[in-house]
Parts: sequence; structure tokens; C-alpha cells
Amino acid sequence: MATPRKRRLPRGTLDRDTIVAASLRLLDEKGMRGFSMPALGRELGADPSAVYRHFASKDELVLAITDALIAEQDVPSLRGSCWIESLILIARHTWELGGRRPGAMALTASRTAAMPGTFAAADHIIGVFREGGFDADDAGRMYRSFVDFMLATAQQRAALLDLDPEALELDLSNEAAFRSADPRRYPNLGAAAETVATRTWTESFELGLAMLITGIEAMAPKPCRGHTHSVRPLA
Amino acid sequence: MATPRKRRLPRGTLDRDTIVAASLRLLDEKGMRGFSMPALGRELGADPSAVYRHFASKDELVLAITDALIAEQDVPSLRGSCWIESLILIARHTWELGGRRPGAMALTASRTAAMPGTFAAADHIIGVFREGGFDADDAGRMYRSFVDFMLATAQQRAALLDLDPEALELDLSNEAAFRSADPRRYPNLGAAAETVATRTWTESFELGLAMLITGIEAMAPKPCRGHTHSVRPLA
DNA sequence: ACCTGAACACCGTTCAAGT
DNA sequence: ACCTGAACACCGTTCAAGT
Repeated sequence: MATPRKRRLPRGTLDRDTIVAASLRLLDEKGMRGFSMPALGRELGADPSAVYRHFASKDELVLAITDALIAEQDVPSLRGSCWIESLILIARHTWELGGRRPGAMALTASRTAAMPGTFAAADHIIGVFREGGFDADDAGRMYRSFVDFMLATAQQRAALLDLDPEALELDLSNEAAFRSADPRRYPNLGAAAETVATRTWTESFELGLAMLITGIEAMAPKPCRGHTHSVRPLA
Repeated sequence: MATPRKRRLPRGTLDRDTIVAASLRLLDEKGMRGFSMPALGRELGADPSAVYRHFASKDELVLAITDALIAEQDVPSLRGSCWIESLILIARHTWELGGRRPGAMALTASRTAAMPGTFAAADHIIGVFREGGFDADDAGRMYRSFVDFMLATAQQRAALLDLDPEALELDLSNEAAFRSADPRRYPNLGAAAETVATRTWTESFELGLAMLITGIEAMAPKPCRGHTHSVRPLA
């Protein structure tokens, strides 16, 4: 309260890591809507335009945030267990990350950063597919499709959670409104409406993951025979 | 050239349908970035604020656009063929829609509108799952997970295509840059880098769809015995 | 009743000026 | 060399004023 807020920052205060960390804090607190250059300036205690000394554009900053978020993730590896379980663990971790940090997930999940964190994660997941007996090229193909599913699904929910409260409320009430569809006009929807309306996003994700995992194992040269996976189809 | 552009619009010119149609035109021409209230006003030849006579907010307009886009879709039904083929057709149609009209897909794919177009599409897809022998509740569950996968995947690519040209260029060059990752540090990525870097989005979608379809058929009470589906795992 | 136009509180980005 | 502050061309939304 004593220090005047308009003090000039010392010369070397800002760097790329500081700005990325402040961006992630801002995204966690205020969501994507609150992540603006003026807001970032306030978070840093600097003028918004100072960021442009370190990143050429907001988009370049977004890519740096993308890699930092990936690099932060520390999914415990499951050596000794079935490789399929590793995939399930990675997918669930990503899904939960989108639930906890919707702003960061919504902003970054469709971007590709050619940086160390991204490379390390890709290397890890391709390695998991090779455990399943896929050769390197097929493991690369499976990796791309698996990651696309995982990120796309997590991002979709994150984008919804990141909406402003009124829009989110409207969307959720619309899901519930499936119950009010005329069963004469929409007989199939009418018969399933209660289930569709009350289904949680996580239940829907889990069933989609079960479908995917079933498909992956069917394609795998080395399926995990005798091992029951932790996904529950239609449970 | 002769008519002065600032003529006042006749009283009943604007209505919800006109505004939604102009929004879709704008999204197709200029993408999500170009879809602003001032731009919509120009497209309509009206003052931007006139739209607020018909929609309470931009978000309410977005939900109307969502339903209109769904209602426009006319996926040919495949009575007589295997029900799995209908799912494949619907998924591919959605994917292609996101490629052709990225702005509209990116804006709407995570929203739920409780309106006729949405109800009719839901009814149709739940019906397809019932053809596969799922009871109504399970068909409702499968519908949610299938649609989430389909829309999320299509939206993710659409959001990328909707980026401004410079950001898109940066992202695509980053995908290619997976080739330059150090193979000593990232041996799995190194072995698959060429495949990962040159893989198209559609190839990745098709493999993901094949995984999902394999999983769905494995769960179905009435799989399509003796029928070869049009998805090609790892082809 | 419906559309306009000015106004408000914001954006991302640039660049001359300060230190 | 690095940060500031004013400026530019935008946003979504509101509301008194016009017709």
C-alpha cells in the first residue's frame, strides 16, 4: 500500500520463462477470456507492451505456453504392467488436466510446439505403442491418432468449462432440455432422453476411451492376453 | 454506386433466420476471426447494434447458428446396409464439413443447442445404434461418446485451419520440425519421425475412426457379421 | 416497433520516447 | 538494452434518440 504501483521494473526482470509462468497463472485464475495482454501486464507488474520484447506476438507466446504445460506433466510410468494400462493412464491424466485447468487446455490443446516438452511426451507415447509390438512407423501412426483423440476430447470439454458463466449455464440447461424433445417426433431420442440428459462428460469420455482401447488392442501385434483393463464398456 | 450506402433499412428486414444466414456466410468467408458484430452489421447492411433486437447476446446467436448448421446437413441414410457403415458415413461427413467450413465448425462444435435440428440428428444417430442391437439407454450412451469423438476431432482441425495464416504456417512447420528432434535423446520419436511429420490430419482421423469402429462393433449385440467395413486399420 | 449512432470499457500491436 | 506510454484500429454491448 505504501509503494507507488507505477515504479519502473529493473532491467532484467522479464524473460520468457517468467512471462510463460505468469500466463499459466492468469489462465488458471481467469480462463482464456481473462488472458489478455493488458491482464498479463498487470500480472507481471509491467506494461503490456513489454512482453513484445520477448515474444514476437501473442501467438508465439501461446506456443511457448503449450510446451511448458506439456513439460509440467509427470505421468507415472507403469513399467511391468500392461502397456495398454499406460495409454489409459495418459488419457485419463490429460482429461483430468482439462477439467482442472480448462483455460490452459482450451488455449493450447490444438497447437503443436516443436520444443523439448512436446518431443519428450511424443517419444514416451510412441515407446508405449512399441511395447505393444507395433513397428516404429505404425507406432508413430497410432501415436498421432491416439493423441488427437485425447487432446480433442479434453479440449472440447475445456472450451465449454472456459465459457463465461451465463453461456455455460445455457449450454448445460440445453443438455437437460433433451428430455423435453417430443417423443412422437423423435422416438429414439425419446426412449434414451433421460440417459442422454443425465450423462456426465466424464462418463462419455470413459466410454469413448473404452471403444478406442478395444480397437487399439485388436490391432496390436502383442495384445495383453489375460489382462483385464481398467476401462469398463457400458458399465 | 449510385445509392447512398447509409439508407435506413425498412422496418421488417431483419429476423433471426436472416441474421443466422448472414453469420454463416461471414464465417465461411472470413472465419471465426472475421465473425464480429461490426462485420455482421456490414454483411446485413445494418447497424451492428440492430442484431440485439433479435438475439440477447452474441452467444445466443452462436447457439442458433449451431442448430442451423446441423439442420443443413443431409447425410444420406443407408437403410439395407450394415448400421456400422452409417456411423462411418456420418463421421466422415462431419470431418469433411470441418475441412470445408472451418470457421463454422470451430465456433459451434462444442455447443449444445436444444433445437429441432439438433434433436433430429440425435434421434437419427441413436436409431443407428439401436439397429446394432443396443437397448435405448445403451444407444444413448454410445451416441454421446461417438458424437463427442466426432465433433471434438473435427473441431480440433477446424480450429487450426481457422487460425490466421501466419499462426497456421507456424504450426504446420512445427509438425514438420518433429524430424529435427535429436534421435539420441528421443529414440522412439527419432525412429518414427518421418511418419509423424508427414502424416496428414485426415489419415490420423481415419485411423482413429477405425479404432473407434472396431471398439463399437466389439461391444455391439448385433455386429455386422460377414461385412467388411470401409475403415482400413493401419492401411 | 424497429433501427441508428454515440458511447463505454475493452482488445492486440506498434513505435517514439524515456532511463 | 529494456521498459513505458500514447496511439491505432479494432471488439461486445448498452441506451437514448430517431423514424
